[in-house]
Amino acid sequence: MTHSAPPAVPRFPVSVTVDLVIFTVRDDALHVLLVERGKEPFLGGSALPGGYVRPDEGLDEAALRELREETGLDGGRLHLEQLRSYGDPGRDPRGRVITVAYLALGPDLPAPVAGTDAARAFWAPVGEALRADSGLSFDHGAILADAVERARSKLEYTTVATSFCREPFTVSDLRHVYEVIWGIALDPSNFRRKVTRTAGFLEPTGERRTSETGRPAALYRFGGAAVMSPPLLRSGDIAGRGAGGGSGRG
Amino acid sequence: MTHSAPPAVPRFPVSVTVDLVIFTVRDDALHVLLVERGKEPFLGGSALPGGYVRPDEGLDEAALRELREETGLDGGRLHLEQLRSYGDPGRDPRGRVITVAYLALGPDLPAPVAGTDAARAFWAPVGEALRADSGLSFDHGAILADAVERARSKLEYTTVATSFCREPFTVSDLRHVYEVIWGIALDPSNFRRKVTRTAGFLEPTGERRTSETGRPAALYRFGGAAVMSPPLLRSGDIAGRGAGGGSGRG
DNA sequence: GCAATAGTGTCTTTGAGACAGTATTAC
DNA sequence: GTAATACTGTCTCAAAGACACTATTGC
Repeated sequence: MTHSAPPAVPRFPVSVTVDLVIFTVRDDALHVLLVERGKEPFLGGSALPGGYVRPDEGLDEAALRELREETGLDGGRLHLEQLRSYGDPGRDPRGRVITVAYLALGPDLPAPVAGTDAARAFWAPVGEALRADSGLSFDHGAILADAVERARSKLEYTTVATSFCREPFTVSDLRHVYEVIWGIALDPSNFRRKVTRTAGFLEPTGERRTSETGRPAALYRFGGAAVMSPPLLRSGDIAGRGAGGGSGRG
Repeated sequence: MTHSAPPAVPRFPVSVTVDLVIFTVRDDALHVLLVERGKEPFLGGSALPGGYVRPDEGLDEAALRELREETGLDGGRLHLEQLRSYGDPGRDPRGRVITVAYLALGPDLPAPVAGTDAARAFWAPVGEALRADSGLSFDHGAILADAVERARSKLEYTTVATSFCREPFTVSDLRHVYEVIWGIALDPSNFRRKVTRTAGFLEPTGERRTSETGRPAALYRFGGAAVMSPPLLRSGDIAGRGAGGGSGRG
């Protein structure tokens, strides 16, 4: 469309969809929202939630609408960003379909909402979803893999990890997000130093949260800053240590 | 299209295009390849090169083809990556057009090739192209702005800056790329230390290049590593210093 | 010699890694 | 008291910032 028409072929049958990779941290694993397909192709298989972009809506708008339909959430409370587009001919057996994938991050969300299209939606640990034998439909396995890598690297240089925490949250809650998504244990002491001293990352509420055991932890809200510089690098992990890693020893 | 059909609207007239943001460093500025539009809408205006995706080709494939058509280059020598997709209704007055934007980086390229569709292509400094009054057609101003930001941040944590240098190149050539794209002066000494000690960034050829003035500089090839960790941060600039910044003083 | 660019060395500062040690809760 | 988690402090090391200084060219 930009310059004088290239050799013919202005228009042919194409559909444009948005697909959502919705991540949350539950228990001790990163989970993704999947739907069970109710029709061919891949009937009964698992896939990312998504749907057609409508004639009158933008891509971000379509993604927000799908998010609302699938999770019942108003999107304002979640982080939502475009991941990338996938459009290999043959990625959908029914014809040429270009999909724009979005990445959504949110705190442990209510189980998929009934009364919507997503009645057959469920949370799956990404590890399982990525295993070849559980094979996602279409090219959704590749999309999911790209989304995982995007999420992992965004934790390094941005503050999006807070999107996984319901406010108010503790430093340990936040560290747990990093540990689950990176799959490594972080030193609690150094992690605390980094996140509390990064301007705009955390904002103390002044409250504390008491749990069954241990000293009550200070509570924080997200502080509004988008990026962390210098970043919190993955390379900075601890080789041999359990995820709960205590500090003292003497 | 992933789950049971959402409320109607499976298919409506859409076109899918790829648009290219092709960057190069010429003289002392980042330049982008633009084309003068030969037809309505925006006849006579400037736009990013691009074209329709064909029924039988993937998105990356379409981008590579357009790149070849516009620059006469085989893409194998350039860095090419998907930037993001743009699909607001109304972004093209002729109808619904989704475009997948790609970012291409290359060494100072031969002036746009004749004999192709791109006869009216030309290099423009991005500063000028972004100015509101020179207004690019469609939403290409926004796409270009996103591309600049992507390029700037990729210099921090990857080795793509080498894509702007024709091999073999000197450390100063590479530093010049950073300085032009970030718009700041870097300390020659510290820059050298960083790039020469980052494993896989530079590979010495053993040769030197003599110029009109000064000591001949050692020549390097790209070393194959994709990322730099820790990154070379933009924040690490020098407040008041000219771009040529000499070292000695006594 | 001078101007200009390439390259080395080194002191200082920042921040991360690796802990030891203290604080506050439930039991 | 013990177990458990929260938090503080500090020593060390890696790497960046800020230079001074030396090297090699053309003139």
